Amino acid sequence: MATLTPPEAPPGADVRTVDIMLVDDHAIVRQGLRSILERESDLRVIAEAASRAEALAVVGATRPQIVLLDLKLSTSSDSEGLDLCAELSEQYPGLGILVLTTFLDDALVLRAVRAGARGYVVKDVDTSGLIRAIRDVARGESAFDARSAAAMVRGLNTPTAAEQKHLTPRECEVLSLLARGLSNRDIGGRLYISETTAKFHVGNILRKLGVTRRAEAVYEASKLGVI
Amino acid sequence: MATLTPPEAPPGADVRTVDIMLVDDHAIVRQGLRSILERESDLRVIAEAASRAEALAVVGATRPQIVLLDLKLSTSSDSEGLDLCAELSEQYPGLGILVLTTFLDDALVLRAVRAGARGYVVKDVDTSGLIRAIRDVARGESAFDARSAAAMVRGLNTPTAAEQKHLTPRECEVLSLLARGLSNRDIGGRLYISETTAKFHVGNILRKLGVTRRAEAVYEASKLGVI
DNA sequence: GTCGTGCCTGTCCGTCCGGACAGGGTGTGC
DNA sequence: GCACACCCTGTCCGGACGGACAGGCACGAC
Repeated sequence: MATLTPPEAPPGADVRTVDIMLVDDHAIVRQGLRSILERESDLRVIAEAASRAEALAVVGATRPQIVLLDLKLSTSSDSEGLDLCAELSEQYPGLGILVLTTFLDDALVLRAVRAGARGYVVKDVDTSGLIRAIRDVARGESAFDARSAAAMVRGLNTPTAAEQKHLTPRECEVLSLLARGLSNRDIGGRLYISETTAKFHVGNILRKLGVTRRAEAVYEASKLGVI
Repeated sequence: MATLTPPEAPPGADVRTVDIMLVDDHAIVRQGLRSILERESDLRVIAEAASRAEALAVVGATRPQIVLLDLKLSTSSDSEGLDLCAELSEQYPGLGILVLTTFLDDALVLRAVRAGARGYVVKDVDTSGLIRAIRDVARGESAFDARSAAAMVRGLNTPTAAEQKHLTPRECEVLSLLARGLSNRDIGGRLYISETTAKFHVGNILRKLGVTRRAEAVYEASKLGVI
């Protein structure tokens, strides 16, 4: 077992010490991570943040090398974590962002990488895996656990629901309105096209989705996540 | 700060020592919790489990006083955590189940309590709050952080979507079929009633939901969680 | 240019749907 | 008994819908 590091590393610490910031809205999770990471002599948790705004402020003040970011989701705002990821990587290009999250979603891994994340680790990882990932990212490399890497590959190769059904962009627009219960007339009005055209698109959508009634299409759309 | 306890408490330890089992599918979260809890001299993490099956087996072998249970959800199986909670509280009536989870859902707190949980703490709690909750549950009391308690009260007073809309049981049945895109004829066939009657119910549903088209009703139903 | 694709518009027709009638039956509670 | 809620059934009608015609326009690929 590694020896415990003191809460404050002495001045003149090893230049290879990695300064880490934790971003997670759950205090207990931050505590747990801090407790784990501080057992490693070369890792130092120098800051924490619980929200997007706090993270942006604190990262500027403390300048960590690594941000350990929980993408959480499933709470109120869908893409807060992704937004933060994008903002951080834009404002601090050298910053190593390592996503540590609960969710392993094929598309999410991709979106995180596109938002500037240099690593993606599911919380299901063990301590050594996490620490290895942190050191990798600190060295400028990327770090993905096996399942995240696989998910990324799948995400790249898995077409979206719309693509799977070969829906055209216009049809996607119509579907999203259709899925909200709008009538053909309403859809036409909303898209500045005639009711006939709306009907034309709806017909194509029904055919492509393999259903015959619009209510059924709404149900399919809700399953496909179009709503 | 409390002193660190050795990994194995010596025989003849304080009888008031609380033996804890951690149930969370994320190894890193378990590690973090263990690390936090073992700073307290009266708390001892004697077991961990990552799944429902493992938890049931391990709790029988190790007989902890407290199970710290992550209800997680949002993963594959919806009610695995709740099921486990119910099974544990039925098989081991004296066991103190403290739910420690990411989600604060009004209905979920209630369901957890009905499933036998003696406490509910959101992971957003700080260390002292969690430890206090564990000690409370170990003493046979219940433990809810302020927001969970409030959520429980709300959950008790918030009627379900169907109740809010004053839908009759039969209308709920019809709505669930309607929401799957079935036609009046299909609904009638499925419920062994005439198409006319299905239409009658659908009409009442539309009126009660305040919509005029069934596709709109499907959309509302998907928002209300009827699907 | 030709072809294919996406997008827009129209007509016709049969069906389904939604709304409004008008009943009958059951069970519960007062 | 009576009122009430819930459930079932039917008819009528106008409008919405779904399917199948038949066209037009713009754009990029070959």
